[in-house]
Amino acid sequence: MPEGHTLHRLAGALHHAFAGRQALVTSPQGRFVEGAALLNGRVVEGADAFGKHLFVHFAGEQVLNVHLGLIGSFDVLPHIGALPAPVGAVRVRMVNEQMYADLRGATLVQVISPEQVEATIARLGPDPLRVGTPGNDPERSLARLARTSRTVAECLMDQSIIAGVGNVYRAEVLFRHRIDPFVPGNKVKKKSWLAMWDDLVALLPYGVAFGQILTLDSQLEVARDALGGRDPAAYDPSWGGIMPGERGGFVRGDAARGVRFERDYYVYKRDGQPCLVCGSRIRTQLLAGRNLFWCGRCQRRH
DNA sequence: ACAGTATGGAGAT
DNA sequence: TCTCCCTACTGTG
Repeated sequence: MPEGHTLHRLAGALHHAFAGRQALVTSPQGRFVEGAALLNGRVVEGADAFGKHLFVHFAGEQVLNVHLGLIGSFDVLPHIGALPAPVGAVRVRMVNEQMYADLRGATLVQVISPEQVEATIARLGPDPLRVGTPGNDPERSLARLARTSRTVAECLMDQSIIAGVGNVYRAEVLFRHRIDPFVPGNKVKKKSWLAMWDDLVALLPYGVAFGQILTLDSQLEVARDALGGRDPAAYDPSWGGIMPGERGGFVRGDAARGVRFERDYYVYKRDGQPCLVCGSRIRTQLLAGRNLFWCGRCQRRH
């Protein structure tokens, strides 16, 4: 389910499965026939993500740009023997000798130029999963935050302020820092916002490594153990599945192998249930068209 | 069979 | 603030 961690994990999987080799690209569903023709037979140079945008770079300066939206999925799988017939509405299928990838339900699928990639990234705020790369500075988001009276909860979902955060991470990071979701952006303490940024920088790589949103301290402790002290940010997300081996065949490398977590959060979708910290009832309210969840007693900070 | 829901976003009003 | 789009799955009749 697509927040930023999903896209970065997916980029890693696609990169590992397709980079450096020719790919056949089709549109079994028929709604991306022209775009697929532009890419079909080209060598894949690599794949990466910024915020919730996915970019698959093909030779000849052709870039497949995908946004999964609310319901999109992009499965990257091995094919052993015959290629399986497409199931459901497969808008794009990529295939090489060993792997195939099926895209369904995406809100945006287009072929763009490297210049258009830059323009897309320029419209986004800094991405906590891109920390350390040029221009990806939380100070940029802070400048935007200080200029708006919209609630901090809305700001966290505004991709032009901070890129990659969705409804789950938003609710959870606000709770983790005990921030009142309704505080106007311009009333949020700089220290609070930067603490949330730093927390996202630490949290999102666990989401990438495990393919799940992990926000409970108890989960993160188990996750750290599973990685054996390795930095999740240095973790190769492609290890999450079956991938092509060095020369033919497949390998399944996965430090987090077999480690799955119950879907469990501090506040997300827990309306009516007791707060894990203070026991008061978790509340919910529609805010700018999205369900917000928070603890009215714990979250009072600015 | 149909309604409702979902971790998103754009465009109209 | 509303309306629509994208798809799969769940619950209801």
